[in-house]
Amino acid sequence: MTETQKKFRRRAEARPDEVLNAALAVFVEKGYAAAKVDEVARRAGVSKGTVYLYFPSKEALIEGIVRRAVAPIALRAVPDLETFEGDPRLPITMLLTVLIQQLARPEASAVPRLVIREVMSFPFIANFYRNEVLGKVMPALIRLIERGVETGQLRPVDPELTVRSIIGPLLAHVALGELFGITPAKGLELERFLANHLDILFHGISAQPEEA
Amino acid sequence: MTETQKKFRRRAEARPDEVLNAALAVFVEKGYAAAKVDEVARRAGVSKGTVYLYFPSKEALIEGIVRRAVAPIALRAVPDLETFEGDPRLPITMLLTVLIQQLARPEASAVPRLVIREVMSFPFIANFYRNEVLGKVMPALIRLIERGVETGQLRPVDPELTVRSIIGPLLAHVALGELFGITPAKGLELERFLANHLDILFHGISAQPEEA
Amino acid sequence: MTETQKKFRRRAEARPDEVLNAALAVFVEKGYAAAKVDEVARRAGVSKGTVYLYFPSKEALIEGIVRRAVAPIALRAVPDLETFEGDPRLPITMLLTVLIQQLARPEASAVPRLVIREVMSFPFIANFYRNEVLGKVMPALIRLIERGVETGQLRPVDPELTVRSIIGPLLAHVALGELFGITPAKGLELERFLANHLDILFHGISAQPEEA
Amino acid sequence: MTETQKKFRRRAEARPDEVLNAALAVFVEKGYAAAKVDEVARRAGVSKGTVYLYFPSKEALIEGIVRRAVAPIALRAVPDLETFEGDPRLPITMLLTVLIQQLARPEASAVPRLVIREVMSFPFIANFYRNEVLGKVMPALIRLIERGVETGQLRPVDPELTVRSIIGPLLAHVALGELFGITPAKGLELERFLANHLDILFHGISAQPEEA
DNA sequence: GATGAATGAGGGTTCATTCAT
DNA sequence: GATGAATGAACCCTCATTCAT
Repeated sequence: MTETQKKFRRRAEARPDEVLNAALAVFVEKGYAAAKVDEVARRAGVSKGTVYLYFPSKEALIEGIVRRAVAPIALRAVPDLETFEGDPRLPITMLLTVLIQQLARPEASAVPRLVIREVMSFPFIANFYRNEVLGKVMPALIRLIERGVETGQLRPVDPELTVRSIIGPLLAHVALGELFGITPAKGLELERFLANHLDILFHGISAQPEEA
Repeated sequence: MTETQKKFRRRAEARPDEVLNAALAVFVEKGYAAAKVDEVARRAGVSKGTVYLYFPSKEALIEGIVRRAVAPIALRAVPDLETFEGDPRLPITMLLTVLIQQLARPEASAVPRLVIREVMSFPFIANFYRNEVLGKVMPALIRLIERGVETGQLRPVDPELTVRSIIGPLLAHVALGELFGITPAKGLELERFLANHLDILFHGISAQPEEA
Repeated sequence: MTETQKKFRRRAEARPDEVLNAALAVFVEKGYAAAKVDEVARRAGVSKGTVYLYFPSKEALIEGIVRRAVAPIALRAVPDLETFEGDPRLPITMLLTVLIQQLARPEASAVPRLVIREVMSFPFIANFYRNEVLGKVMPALIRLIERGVETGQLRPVDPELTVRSIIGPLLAHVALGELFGITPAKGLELERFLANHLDILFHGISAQPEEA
Repeated sequence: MTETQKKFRRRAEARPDEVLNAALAVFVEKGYAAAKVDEVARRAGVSKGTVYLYFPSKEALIEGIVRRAVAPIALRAVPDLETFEGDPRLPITMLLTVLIQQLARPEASAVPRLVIREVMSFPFIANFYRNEVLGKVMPALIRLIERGVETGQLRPVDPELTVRSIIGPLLAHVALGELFGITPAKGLELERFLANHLDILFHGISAQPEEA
């Protein structure tokens, strides 16, 4: 097999992935319904027929996108969250740090944005995300908080509900910026936001120091 | 003018509103692009032609919906937020209580949901919401926090960023429930969620008693 | 009956005529198919319903226009043409003079233009114009030429075909100006055109002086 | 390349032309506004979608028709008219002979008929025809007459206006026949008409023979 | 495998016509 | 008589999907 052949083979194998990348870009930009298969093909550098060679329908594209992203960065943190033994504030800090870094990268945040945008139209997405992503990250987080409460490091908060207090401000920050173009004035927003959020969060959930 | 005439006149005057109600329902259910004007008309109990009698295009429907909702419940709270003098935690509690009650009512939460869903496709919506809603509520909240920090009732948090800690958990709670069907197990969710959120938030932002 | 009442009555009686005037204007401007009944009503200063009060359909409007114009200026010339005894060049000059004056007035030329424009779409128009207008003017002209040939004032031309040489240049002049905006450079076009046309025409059809 | 492939390729390349042919037929028959794209497609033997594959809109069809006919038979005569040196009556005879032969063929006269019919609704047509057809044929004719006057072969007529006397009778003949179904009784109309027209025209514009 | 010409169902929009007032 | 809100059939155009090459 010559080099050329190998390159071609490699390309051929990468085709579905390239199509999904193009579809993701178009769907995020225009919304699924307004996106055209023609444009997906054009951006993927293939013909319209080729898209249908790999995916049976336009809907299969969005399903493929969501499935392929099954293991987002966040998921890799699950084992860490599950097995962590010490102060729960440390993994929470790490999780939020990773999340916010990812959300700052358009390629990485594209799938979550697509999911939020189209989840109402595709029950499959809600099920899949609930089962594969949220259903795994959230229980890990909940158990982390439970352990924190049990060990007395955290005040007796409701672990299930407290998850919302951990990720919610991040969600609000991203939504304000991405959807409405509302960003804080001073710059360095991400770091400053994260510091302020964690400051409030940890003051809010940490048990009082004994001497207080 | 007879009773009959009055009734008909009344109906005629209410038409645009009825059409917008129907459009809102369909848009929230299917998304703007997938919604059919035919179905909007059917739900409004009129013919397709009547929709175009009052609105020049399908896009004008979504614009009409957003404009009509200019004065959402939240906005009415702005004056209260602006003029409030005492402990800032009281108006924050009231605001979140009102918000969460509204979001629990599908009719009241439909517009915000539509806005979030379609804001990327209609720059007009982002501008309008930024100018008319967020641009008014957020500054009021920010000043409230600023005053709390100045009077020493709150710790020296960043007011602009802290807004995200106040509304974010609410956003996360609604998103998890509405988009992914993820609700806490025990029931009474809204009250319990709000209590947990305020508990953490106020522990997080209040100045320590002994320092105060 | 008061003056006011009389005036109103007069107006009411004039309604159909005003509607036809409006319809004529709109039809000439946009073409029948692209004209909207709404605009006809607006220009007539009545409601759309009123148009249908006097005319059963949009097509009835064009029929009404053509019928009302049955007695165009040209027709009034027919008796003169029929009974004229002397040199045929005189009535031809008069006919063309009247025609060209009328065609220069937009109100007067509107019906002929509408007829030419829509005659292919409405067989009724072709029949009606052939029977009521052309069928009367042309035979009169033909007989005039016949008499001229018989009396030796005109060369032995074919009367039926010579009609085309009389009115054709006028048609071409109007078409070039109205349809394509092509007008001769020097101004005074109508008079100069008519003079040139008659000069050529009469040199073309008159018997040679010495022969006569 | 096999025969089959060639045939298909040929067909594919001919598609736009076939669509324009069908559109021309339908437009001439019904008028642009009343013509349906569906019927154009049906007559072209393709689906509605295919029409839009080659032409972006219904209006583009009429533009395509007019552009394609840029080089009508008449235009090919322009060089001859321009360079002709001898008796101007010869090229005029030839031009009118060619024109009348073309106008007698429905396929050849379809575009001029469409142009006359729709020129008021599509300013583009007026501009295009003025620039590309009339703007070239008429000056050539005018110069021909000018030269005839200068050489003394023609009487001192106005060249610009005399053009109307040359083509006008032809226009009238066609209009009477095509639009109103009015044809001379005896048959052989075209030849007889042309003979009569030229007889009158040349008597009308020729300088008197010396002996007369 | 890859292409892109062709399809045709479906949706947004228009507008002649009707009819309750 | 007069109105104009309401209707709905019909039209232009789009685009997901197919299939001959």
